[in-house]
Amino acid sequence: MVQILNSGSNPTSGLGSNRLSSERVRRKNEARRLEILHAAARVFRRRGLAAAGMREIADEADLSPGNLYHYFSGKDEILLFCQDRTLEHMLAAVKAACASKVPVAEQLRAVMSAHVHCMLDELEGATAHLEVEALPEPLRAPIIAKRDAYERAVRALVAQGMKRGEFAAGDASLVTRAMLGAVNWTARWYRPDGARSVTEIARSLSDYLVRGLAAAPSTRSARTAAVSGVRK
Amino acid sequence: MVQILNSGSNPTSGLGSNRLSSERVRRKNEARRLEILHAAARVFRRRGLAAAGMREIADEADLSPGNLYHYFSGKDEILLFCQDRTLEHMLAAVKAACASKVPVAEQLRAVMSAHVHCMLDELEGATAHLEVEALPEPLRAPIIAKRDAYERAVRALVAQGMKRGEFAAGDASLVTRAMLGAVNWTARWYRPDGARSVTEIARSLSDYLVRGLAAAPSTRSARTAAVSGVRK
DNA sequence: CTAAAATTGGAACCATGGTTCAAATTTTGA
DNA sequence: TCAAAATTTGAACCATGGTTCCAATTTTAG
Repeated sequence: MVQILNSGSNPTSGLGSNRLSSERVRRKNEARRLEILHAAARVFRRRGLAAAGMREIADEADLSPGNLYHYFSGKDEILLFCQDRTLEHMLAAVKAACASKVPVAEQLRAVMSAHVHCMLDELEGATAHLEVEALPEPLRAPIIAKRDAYERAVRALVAQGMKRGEFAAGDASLVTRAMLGAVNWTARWYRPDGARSVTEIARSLSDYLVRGLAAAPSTRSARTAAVSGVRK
Repeated sequence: MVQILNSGSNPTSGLGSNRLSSERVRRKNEARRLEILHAAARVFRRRGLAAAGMREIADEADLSPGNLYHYFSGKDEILLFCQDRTLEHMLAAVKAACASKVPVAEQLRAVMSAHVHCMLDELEGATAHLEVEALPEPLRAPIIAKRDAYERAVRALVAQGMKRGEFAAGDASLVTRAMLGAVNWTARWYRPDGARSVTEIARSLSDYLVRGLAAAPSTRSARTAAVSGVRK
């Protein structure tokens, strides 16, 4: 299901050039906006955030550069929406997982899997998710907050599993970041024409990441630090 | 040990404005260049690659903007050297690890640990390592090649462990990327004033990542795909 | 049908930031 | 000490790309 643009806790409520007009035109306007967002997402994906120009986004959306500003106040706002949508999806996923009654390991796998899908499936401009610093100060704060909420939720899952003894004890915070790093990184190397499907990747990856949490006692021998004697 | 700038298989050999002059001045020149690189690395770290301007880099290195171009042909070259140095270190680490006679798991931990140090320790501008696309086409190729060589080396280690039965069988390529994603991601969240030291982070992280490779039979139950029913 | 509102196009504006330039200063080598 | 080479500076140049403007066109509403 494609969620409506101005739903939930969207960070910016008043924007663009929308007067309260006929419901008919508002619908059309909203739809056009979504199209533009998808076009922008596509450009972000293939060009990278920085290299994606407004002119190219406009072109991709079959719009004149000037007209683009009729729908969005600027590049920042487009980016904001892309990131917000992605985070919204991820938050929904973690919420859904927590609500289920399966073991924590299973929940975590579900979350990681959803995260991967979020990053790689066509629809979204999830590449933008990786570059939070691109947003100007004022817009950044709400996105950061939302991202932190997501990370906190995942970390809570990890911690819960540790507490229950389902996972080995450890630094939940660190492990969470490791997991998120691994899944976020997929956007960097995934190519649609690759050998593995998104679903396969999601499955294998979440399997691996959760496996590392296993409660089995770590049988690490004395660490030979000498091996990595590369640094000065 | 700090390796000399123009050593090994550096991608660009003729650059800047270096005539063959007195050995004395050549030394000084080289030293100054390293200082500049470190200054640039610092700016990259705190501003992010895109936001780091030549003027700021020059200022950080106590140089005038114009003078900066006496040492480097441009921003691209600075970036190139930063990335090259980082990769050079990582390659050395993986080489050293492979040469040791410890179990593959131990080798991998050493590599991952070195990688983390490379990303987080002061000296390097490793943040730049994350944004390969920032380089213009001609300069990018050799860096990509080097990065791929590194990834290939790590993958070989993973595959070797799997073949020997030390690790569970699986997609070595995928797992490798997951591991690299996790360690690369550290540059995003690490803060020098955090609770954990770089060494601790390196240790915990590499422990976790290698643990997920364990040969223990995966006891995954039938996957309840319904849990992640967030996507359309 | 017609006037107002919404939409559209594309040229022009302008801030940012990488880069160049020519002259001033310092260092080098004899 | 002196001339040539190297270094340094800060202003100016210029390409890029986000943004603004306004006139032309289409759509809406009475």
